[in-house]
Amino acid sequence: MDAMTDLSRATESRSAPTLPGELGWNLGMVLRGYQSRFEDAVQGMPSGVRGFQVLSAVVHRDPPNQQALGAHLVIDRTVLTYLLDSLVRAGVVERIPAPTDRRARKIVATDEGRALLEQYEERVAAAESELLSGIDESEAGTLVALIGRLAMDIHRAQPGASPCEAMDHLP
Amino acid sequence: MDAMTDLSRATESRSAPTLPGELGWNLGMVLRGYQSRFEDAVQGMPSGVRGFQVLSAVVHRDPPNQQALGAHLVIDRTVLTYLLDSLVRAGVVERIPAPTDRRARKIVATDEGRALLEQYEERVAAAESELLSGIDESEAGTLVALIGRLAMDIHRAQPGASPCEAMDHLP
DNA sequence: CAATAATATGCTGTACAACAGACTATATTG
DNA sequence: CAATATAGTCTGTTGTACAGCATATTATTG
Repeated sequence: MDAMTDLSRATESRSAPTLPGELGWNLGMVLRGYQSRFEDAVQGMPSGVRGFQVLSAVVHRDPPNQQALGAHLVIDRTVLTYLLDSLVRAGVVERIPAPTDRRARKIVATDEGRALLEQYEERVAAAESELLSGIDESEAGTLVALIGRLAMDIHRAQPGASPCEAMDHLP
Repeated sequence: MDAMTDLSRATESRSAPTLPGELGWNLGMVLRGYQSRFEDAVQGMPSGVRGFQVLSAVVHRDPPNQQALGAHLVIDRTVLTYLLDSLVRAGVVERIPAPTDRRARKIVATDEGRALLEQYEERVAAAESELLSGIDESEAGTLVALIGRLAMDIHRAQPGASPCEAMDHLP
């Protein structure tokens, strides 16, 4: 199993002294790389990256209302309103009254929306694997798995998931 | 070496089917978790997270001018201008004329700035390790190393995003 | 059942950050 | 010296997050 070799190499290269804040720099770099590839991949999708994410969540997670949808993607409700407006205009989703609660709207994908999603999912998957193409395949698998685990851990630890309550001004 | 066990477990848990775009969701979750902890950690630092990053880069990387500094942190020059204004007002850095090029300004930390940075670096380091506290220590090490590798790879592959070849000698 | 609170969504206004473009001062090059 | 490039600053525009209020519906309570 040469995975161990990869791990050893990875752990080794970590032996270089790490600055506080360097993890953030690396995360930012990775996220920027991801976003730029993602943006290219969803070129033409209504509302771009956000549109894809919303459509994907609607199709694959079937949230009961807008609030649940927004909470999952950490999108503010007022932002989700005009995001959905745009997707409805594009004909990929519909707002229908929620069956159990007439205050709420259930978001369902149209057939067009499903077809569009399938089409773009291939491109997004390609973009994701291209992002990881610079490191070994087994390392990439490990990385993706560990990021997933950490994300789950953070997700579990965040009760309200309201991430921007600390917008402080300078003195 | 039980590191191999960790890797196996990680790779295993990946066997669950992954949606296109899920990597992005996970990355977003991790980055949000990081940022919220980071923001708490730099509470009181002038200009918050950005201020810390700028001060850290000034002290540890000694960029020759504002352009190099901004390129490293991927901060727009116009944004860096008022960010530095704020840091200068706070007395943590100074703008001095660059010795080799009188068009440019060299940013140097004051003694106060260095002291402040040291103080906050402890808090940031604690925040970073707290972020990773939910997963095994060896896994965290692997994750940090792999993110670093991937970040380096993306950094190398990006021609326009950070044109700081003048100072490309990082670990 | 009436009254009140809570919830889901929509709408409006504000604040801040990103970005493009103009401008000044200096460098470099032919 | 003239022409062009670069470093930094300043200004104006745009996009987006968020708070606050409004409306419709549901839940709760007396």
